[in-house]
Amino acid sequence: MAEKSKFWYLKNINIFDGMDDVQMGHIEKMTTMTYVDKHRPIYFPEQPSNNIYFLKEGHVKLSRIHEDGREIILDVLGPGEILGELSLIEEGGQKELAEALDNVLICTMNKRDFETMVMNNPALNLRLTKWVGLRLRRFEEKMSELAFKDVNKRIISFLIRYAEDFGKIKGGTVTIPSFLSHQEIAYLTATSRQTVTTVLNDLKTQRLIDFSRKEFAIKNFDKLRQLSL
Amino acid sequence: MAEKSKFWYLKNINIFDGMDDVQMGHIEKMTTMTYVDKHRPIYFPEQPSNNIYFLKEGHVKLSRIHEDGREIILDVLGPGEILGELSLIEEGGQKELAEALDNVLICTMNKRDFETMVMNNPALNLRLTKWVGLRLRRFEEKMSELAFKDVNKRIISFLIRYAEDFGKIKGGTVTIPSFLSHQEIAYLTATSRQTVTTVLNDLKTQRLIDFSRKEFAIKNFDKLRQLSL
DNA sequence: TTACAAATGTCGGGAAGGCGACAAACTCAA
DNA sequence: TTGAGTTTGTCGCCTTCCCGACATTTGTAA
Repeated sequence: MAEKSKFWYLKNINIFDGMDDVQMGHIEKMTTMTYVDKHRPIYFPEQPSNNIYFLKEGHVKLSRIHEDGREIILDVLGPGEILGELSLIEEGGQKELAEALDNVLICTMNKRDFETMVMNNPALNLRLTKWVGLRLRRFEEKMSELAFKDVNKRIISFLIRYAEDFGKIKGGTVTIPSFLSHQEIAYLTATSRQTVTTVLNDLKTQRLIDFSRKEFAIKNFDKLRQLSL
Repeated sequence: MAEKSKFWYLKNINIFDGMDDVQMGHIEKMTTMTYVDKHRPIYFPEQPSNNIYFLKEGHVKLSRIHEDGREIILDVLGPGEILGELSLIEEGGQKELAEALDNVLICTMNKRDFETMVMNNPALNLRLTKWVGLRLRRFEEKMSELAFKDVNKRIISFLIRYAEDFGKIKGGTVTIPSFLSHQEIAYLTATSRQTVTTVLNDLKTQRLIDFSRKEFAIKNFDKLRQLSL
C-alpha cells in the first residue's frame, strides 16, 4: 500500500486527496511501478501512447526536438507530478520526448483505466483540470519570458525557478544536488551552451551563485531576483 | 433557448454535447450575454475574477503586458472557445489581459455555478480537461516555434495558422476579413512592427500573399507552408 | 596511472533583427 | 475637404548573441 501523501502528491494539488484506503487500493492495482535510469526515455514523440504516468522519484524533462538536432526543454518535472496526461486528449500520443534526468521511479496507469476512475470521481477530475491549468500557467510564464527577457535574465530566472522547485536549504544557501549541464540549461532557456557558460561564470564572479560540476548553490537570492526583472 | 450546436461548440470539442434541452435551459439561466466593442477589455490581469466566459461571436486576444509597455499575444480565440477558465484553478484571477479584437458577444457564467455544473457532469468535466489540454498543446507548439524559427518563419507560420483558423475560402484563395495590424502581428510573433512590415511586403512581392489594410489573402498555401519549416 | 570521453571555458567574426527616425498613406470625424 | 491621428513603408546603425574553433578541465573505466 502506498503512502498516500507522498506517493501521489502533486505540486500544489493532491489529486487523490480525500480517498480512503479501499479506493487507494484499487488505484494501486491498476498501476505498475517502473524504474528508469538516467538519460533513458519514458516516452518518445509521435509514439502512440495509452499510458499516463505518475512521477514518484527523480526528475523528468519534457522536450521537443527539431529535425536539425536542436532541442528545447519545455518543462522539468519533479516527484509528485503527472506526465503523459495529454495523451488523454487525442490519439497519436505526445509530441514531446520525456526523458529521465536522474534515476526515476514512475507509476504507470492505463489511460482508459484512468479515464474511468476520473469519470467516477468528479472531484478528482476537477483537480486534474486544475493540474493541467497550472501547467498551462507555467507555460504562459515561460513564453512571456522568452519574448520579454534577454538571455541573461532568462538564465537568472531559470536558476531561481529551479532552486525554488528543486533546491534544498542547507546552511543559509539554497543548494541543488546533481546540477544540469550547461547544454541542458541552454535548451531550457533557448540559448547556446557557450552563452550559458559565460553567464554562469559572470554570476559566480559576482558571488551571487556558486557551482561545481555536481552541485549548484544560490548565495544571494534577493540580488539575483532583482537582476532577473 | 440557444441553438446548442452553434452556441457552445468548442473548436474540437462540444463541451455540452449530449445534454438535453432541460439541462441546456439550466445553463441558459446561469449565463448572461454581453456585447463587447472592438478594443474593449473583457478582463484585466491581476483583477480577481469569478467568471468564466464563452465566446459566441467575434475574436478575443489574450496577452501579457510587460511593465515597459511591450506586449505578447499568447493566443487569439474565435467563436466557440472558452476563456477565463484558469480562474478556476486559483484565486486572484488571470495573469493575462483579454481584449476584443472585433465586436464580440460573450456569455458569462459564475465560476462557482460552473464548478457545480461540472461536478454534476463528469463527462463535461473530462471534456473541459481536454479543452485545457488542447490549449496547452497550442502553447507548446508556439513555444517551440519561438525557440526554433527565425522571424521570417514565425511570421509565415502565424499567417498559415491564422488563415486556417479564421479564414474563409473565397474564389480559390483563403481570405481573412478585418486583418490585424502589423503591430498586433508583431506582438503575436514576438518581433518588431517594422520587421513585420518588411516580411509581409517581401511575401507580397513574391505573390505568395496579398493584403490591404482591411483584408488579407493567401495566394499560394503550399509554397508558403514550405517556407515556414 | 593512463587514456578517452564528456563537459567546461574563452575568443572573435558575423548575422539577425531591434530600434529610432522620418516620410508617406490611409482613415475618419467635423 | 481639411486636418489630426493612426498605420504603414523604408533606411541604417548598433546591440545581442549564435556559432565555429580550440584549449582546458573533469569524470570514469580499464
